[in-house]
Amino acid sequence: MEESTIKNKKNTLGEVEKIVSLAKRRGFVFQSSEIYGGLNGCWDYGPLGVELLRNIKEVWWKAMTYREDVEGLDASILMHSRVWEASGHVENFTDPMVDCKQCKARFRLDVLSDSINEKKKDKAIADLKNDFKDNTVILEKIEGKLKNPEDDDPFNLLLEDVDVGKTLLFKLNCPQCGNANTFTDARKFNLMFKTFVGPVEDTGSVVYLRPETAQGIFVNFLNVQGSSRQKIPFGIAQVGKAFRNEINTKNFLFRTREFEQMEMQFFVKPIDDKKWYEYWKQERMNWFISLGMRKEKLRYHDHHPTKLAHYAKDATDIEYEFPFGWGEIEGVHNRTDFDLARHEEFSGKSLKYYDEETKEKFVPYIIETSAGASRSFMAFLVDSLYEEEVKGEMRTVLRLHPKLAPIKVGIFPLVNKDGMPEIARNIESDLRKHLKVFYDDKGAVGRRYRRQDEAGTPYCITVDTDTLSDQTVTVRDRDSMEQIRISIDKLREYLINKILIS
RNA sequence: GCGGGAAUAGCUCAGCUGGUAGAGCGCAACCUUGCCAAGGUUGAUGUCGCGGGUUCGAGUCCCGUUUCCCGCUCCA
Repeated sequence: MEESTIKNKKNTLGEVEKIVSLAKRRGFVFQSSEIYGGLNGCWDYGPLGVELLRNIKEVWWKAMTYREDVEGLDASILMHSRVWEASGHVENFTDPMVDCKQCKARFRLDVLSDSINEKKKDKAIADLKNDFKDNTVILEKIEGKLKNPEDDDPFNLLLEDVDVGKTLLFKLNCPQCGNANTFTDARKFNLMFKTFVGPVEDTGSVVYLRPETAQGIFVNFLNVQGSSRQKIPFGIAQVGKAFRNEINTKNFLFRTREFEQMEMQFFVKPIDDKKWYEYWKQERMNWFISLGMRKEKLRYHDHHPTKLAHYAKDATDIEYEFPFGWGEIEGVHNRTDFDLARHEEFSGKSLKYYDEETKEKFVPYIIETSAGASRSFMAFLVDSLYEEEVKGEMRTVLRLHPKLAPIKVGIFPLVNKDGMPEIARNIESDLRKHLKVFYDDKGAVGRRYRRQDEAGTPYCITVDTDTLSDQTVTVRDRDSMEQIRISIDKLREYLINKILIS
């Protein structure tokens, strides 16, 4: 019994903890404000992390905008507050919460009923009907929700209803402490971060930190279209930070309050929406696979039609199987004309597109691809981490795609004498102009290889005795650990080909 | 949000029934090196997460708090 407890304690280092530990040890990710005790769910990217993150964004940017039909944009994080009224975020981006005044427990209204048994719910509903027995409109509404719950719990639908929710709530006892009549009114917890513009903190100066980059694209639709002379179908891409005041943060970089998105909004004729939705769905999945992510760890999660967000007609998540389960790393949505139509309505400005060929004027449909840069970062890190046994020793290696690897080439003199360091330094200064390289002459060469393996460096160059006579060096491959000899004057071309073009 | 666990050196952890902090790895310097993390010598680093309390005395006991992990829940 005691033995197993001790064993358990030692083995509690979960997969995520392992990643967090490696991330800190090697300088990928540190906890935010660590010396002050940390700030929940906020993380800083260290020297290797910032390279990996930049590389992910760079590869995405090239894949998405180095094509004829997509333009780039970098819109402001702060936008006119009406933008978020139009988008529906101020109204809908909320989770209703109730507190128990007695025991201080807090519940999400829509999950409260899960902890209440069926008999009590039935009785509460019967009481509720009795309360409204003289009001046929309300009664019909109650019956309607009970009969036609779609795939939600009908009890929840009633709890969230503006007319009867409050009455029903006060018929329930707190699942935590069992007391009756102790709930506060349901309060909406808005996930928007709010701040103020200018010196006066009043309601007129409220602005929000954007919860998604998409709206900056929508409101610039005609600016971009006109200035770039694009014709539909075409897209606008943007990489940037977004902020959501999540109730709980969790799972390292997976759910944080500040995160980075890589979004592209593709504007199409309404009639073509299906075609482009399918196209981008496939295209985005291929992107992850092309960067070496394991296929068996990726899947689509199509959203059930009744579970769609207020703006969407079709939606799928591209999910990665993290140590804690499947999690969304990108969403592909058909947002229809919802956003542009709403911005027309709220701004009073036309956002219609005029099609020269058909002489038609219309509000385009939008196919959105929205990838999490931070989540992708974590997925690439998790996916590339291998711990394998080599000749009885553990080898930790990040099999990152060369385009993503923070350091591209490690450069070593086999020993620190006979002119080897000088040659190695010359190679370093030549390659450094083109690639992120790392020079290391500390310790045994095997150790240096392993250090680079752990950082995900795809190639290591070693200057050895043969170099002195024939001007060749060894190039060692991270994954196979095999070496080939390359002439120093061919090195640059060889490596650039392998790393940037492959 | 609920329940559980954890927090001691850069990392992984030990530290018994309270008595002024340890190991391994890593790191740095020098020597040694001739291709896959174990050569030698020397060295640096801790207000034991933070704040209170009990005590002559707290890493250790108590309370609060912060953060992370696990499970459930949730994820427009």
